[in-house]
Amino acid sequence: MDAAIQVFAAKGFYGARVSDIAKAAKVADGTIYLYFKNKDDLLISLFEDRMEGIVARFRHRISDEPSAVARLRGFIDQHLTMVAEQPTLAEVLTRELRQSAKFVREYRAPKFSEYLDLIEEIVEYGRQTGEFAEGIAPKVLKRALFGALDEVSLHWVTSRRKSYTLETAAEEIWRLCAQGMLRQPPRSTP
Amino acid sequence: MDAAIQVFAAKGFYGARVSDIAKAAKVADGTIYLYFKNKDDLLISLFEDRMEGIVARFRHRISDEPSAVARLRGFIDQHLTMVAEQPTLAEVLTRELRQSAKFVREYRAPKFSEYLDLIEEIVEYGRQTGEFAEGIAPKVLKRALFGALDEVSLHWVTSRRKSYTLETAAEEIWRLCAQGMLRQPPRSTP
DNA sequence: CGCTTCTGAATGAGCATTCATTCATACACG
DNA sequence: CGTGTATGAATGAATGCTCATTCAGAAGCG
Repeated sequence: MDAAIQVFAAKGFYGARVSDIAKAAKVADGTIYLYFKNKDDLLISLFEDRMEGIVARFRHRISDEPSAVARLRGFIDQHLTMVAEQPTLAEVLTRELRQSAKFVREYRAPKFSEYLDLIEEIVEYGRQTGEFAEGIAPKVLKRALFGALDEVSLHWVTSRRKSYTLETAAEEIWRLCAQGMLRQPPRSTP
Repeated sequence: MDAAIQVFAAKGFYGARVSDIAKAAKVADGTIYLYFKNKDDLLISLFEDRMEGIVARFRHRISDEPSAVARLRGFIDQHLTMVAEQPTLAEVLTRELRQSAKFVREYRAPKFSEYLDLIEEIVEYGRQTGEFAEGIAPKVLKRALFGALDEVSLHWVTSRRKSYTLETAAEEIWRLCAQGMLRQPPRSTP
């Protein structure tokens, strides 16, 4: 799987030869077929396996935080930390699975839904605690926030010359969630 | 190109056979090669051609608006309107080009950069007029906003049962930009 | 030995691309 | 006009290449 991540990231799923992956794993071509049904299955297994860890790690990180605000901030940080620590994995996860028509169509990606639902849960929780505005639509927001994180991450991972750090990105996205981008009008208390 | 959009949207670039596209266009396989160098070139030409129109339409729409706030709101609406009007095109544009490592790597997608830069321009403008907060980072924000719009759109286009309308999505993303998602503290004037 | 795991050359299906051929239309000429 | 000639767009069967996948045999191992 580690080898596959490297090769998929470098060449994309369709550009990657099974023999490339075998070579990267220092294994014969046929060996791969002892562990995975076929090339598709390799990608899907990979995805399920790694997302499982990510979701678990995330739940653990969040369980401590009492407020929805802290949870949301934690989510953003965690997402970008993961990207920083495993950029190659991040590239494969975001690019190959979310976007390919083929996989989106014939494979529901349950672990990905679970990941998205983490956001939805936080938003719902924030509405209950009164921290978040009442009118907000969690179904849209979870996509919007995920999309923002994902695009920012993908660009950061892909681009040669970084135009921002992931720390800046985290702050900026957090600010967006917290107060939007407008200049703040004066508050009641000085 | 219209035929290619349909087929690419339905099967994805790699799943689409050139003969499928030819059939959809009611043309012989070879005819395609009179107009496009190869299958890659077809996708890229398609992309450039359609993005050109989209960017132009945006510039036109936005040029009227005097305030950065109105421009940003216009951008969001315009993006989602385009998705509503040409969902199949939207699917191909977002999925195929941003996805494949191949195209991202060997083709710079100038029209896409131009599109992203529209956002950056609006943000810069808003900072100048004082409408937007000073500390914001346009390079991050343009990606974040695009990512949010893109993910929301892709899901809307792809999913069978819609969990939100594009109008709701526009409002929600706009609200996010304008004030974030926190409940607003009381303002100075009652 | 007997069982499991691995190997990598051989296979053949799938599909982008080519190109010899067709044919509708434009043009030339008496 | 009517006939002969040129043009080049369109065709689609044939080609050939690229891999995913298989499987007969080798290698480990207790």
